[in-house]
Amino acid sequence: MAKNQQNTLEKIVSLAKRRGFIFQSSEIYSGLNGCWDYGPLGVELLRNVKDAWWKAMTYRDDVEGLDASILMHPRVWEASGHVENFTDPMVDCKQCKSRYRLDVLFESYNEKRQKKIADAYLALLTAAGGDAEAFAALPRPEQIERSGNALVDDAAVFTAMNEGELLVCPNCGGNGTFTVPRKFNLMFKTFIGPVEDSSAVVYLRPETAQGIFVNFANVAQSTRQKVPFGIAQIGKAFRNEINTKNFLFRTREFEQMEMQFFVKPGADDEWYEQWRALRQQWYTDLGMNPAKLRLHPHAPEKLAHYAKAAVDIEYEFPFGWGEIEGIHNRTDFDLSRHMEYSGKSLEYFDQEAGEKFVPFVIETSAGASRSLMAFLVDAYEEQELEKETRVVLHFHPRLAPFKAAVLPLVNRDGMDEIGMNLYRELAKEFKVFYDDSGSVGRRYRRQDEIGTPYCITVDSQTLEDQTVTIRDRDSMEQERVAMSTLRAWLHDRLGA
RNA sequence: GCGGGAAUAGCUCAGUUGGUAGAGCGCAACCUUGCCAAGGUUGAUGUCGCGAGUUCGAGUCUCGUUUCCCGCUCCA
Repeated sequence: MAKNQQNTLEKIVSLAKRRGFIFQSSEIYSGLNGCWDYGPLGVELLRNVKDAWWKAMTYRDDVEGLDASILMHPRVWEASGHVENFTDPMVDCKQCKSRYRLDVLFESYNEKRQKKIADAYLALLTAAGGDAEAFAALPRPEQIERSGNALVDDAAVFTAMNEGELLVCPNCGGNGTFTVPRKFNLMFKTFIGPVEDSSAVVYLRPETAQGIFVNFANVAQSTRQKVPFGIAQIGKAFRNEINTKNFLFRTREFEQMEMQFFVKPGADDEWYEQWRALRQQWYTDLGMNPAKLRLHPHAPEKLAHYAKAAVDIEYEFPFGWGEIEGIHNRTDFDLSRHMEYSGKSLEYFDQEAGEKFVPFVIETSAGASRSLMAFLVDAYEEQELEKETRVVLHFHPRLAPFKAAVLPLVNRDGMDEIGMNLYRELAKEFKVFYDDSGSVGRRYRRQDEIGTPYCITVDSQTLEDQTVTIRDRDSMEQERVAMSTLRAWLHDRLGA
């Protein structure tokens, strides 16, 4: 290929820009890595995705809504484990330029290797002499698991191990070729107030969940909810990822749609399963192709520090399978930790059973931008017609940015005026589009390309009997409907 | 962060050994037509991603940089 042949994702990115769904952030300044803006159509789509989620999750008697602050007390992130665990020590192989998370490097060794490291480590301890006490406080290498960073925090120990050629690059087999470990904390830091000292440090929340946990007692008391019940929230979260990638899929600023469901310990497995099923169905109810969805359960040894069980709902993007939502059994980890760190009781008293307990939490955590991208990719179709390619976005009517377009067939005999009046009438309730420029075929194409489900044409018959033609985007079938019943007609198809 | 590719109008792309910037589509106005793009006339839009360098002269050559895509790596 002489020039870059566009792949599917690039075509969608291109369409998204051309029609005003997604723009690169700060584009006139050459863009900002991994940051995107929602244009006029994109913001409608995003709002519709979030509205659909909000209705599905909170329009029920056992889930309450919440919108917590992005900035929270720094202790929240100590309690949550993010200060401790959201930090990855990384090393680079100077020989082949490969980068590794250090604990992964350790994990990759077999037992024999680990034993060798442990022996060398013990030798270092002995050699340390007077500092033995300090060294003894460090974890043993064999104890290093996901978050055991203390050992490598000590530059001297790491250097000794590296130079002793105890660290081997899995890629090139290089010995002692590593740079000193550097830490990457994935939380964005900023300062409260004008003075930038350490006592003023706060973080941009890396997840919305903690805003829910710290408000658990407030919500329970103010709403008189009884366990089991949930709290739902939509909001921005920030992670200073090493890389961004794949359009909206991996970005540093993103929006989460999260619901934490508080249950009695013992009832957690059942609720976990129930919410997984409900969440999976949500996507297909909104028209997503079930063949493009799958479940990816986390292996027990890969679970995050807070989780007892976890499963991802994945969508098959042009670049492969990617997580769009996670369902987790977070146990009583979060509430217990907040009790410990805040000194406040977050126990729940079950009046009926006469017992007190810390609720378990079932979390459903969906990415708003990722869901939007999945809906966009899933809706995209190129239809090869005789003379052209028709690009259609098959959005579910509830997600479509525009619900209908009003197209007067010709601009004469007052048809355009009737069309404009009809547009105004419908626009009181629905996001609709009016277009009287160009041939009607071209106007249909414009609407197909942005996923408008219904095109309404005003023609000479309208002048006689006050009916219009509605053309369905997917079936291409036409139906004659009285103008006076149009609002009800649209209501029927848009659902609750 | 590593490796590869790319960046020229809103979009897709041409642009010769270095010599004043092009097409199609789209967009806007007017005319015409009228149920599935491509009728006529006219018009607007570019610091050739950005910054240096070489040169009399750079879209073109060199270096740096930014952004996107692909493959690794990473994704408590």
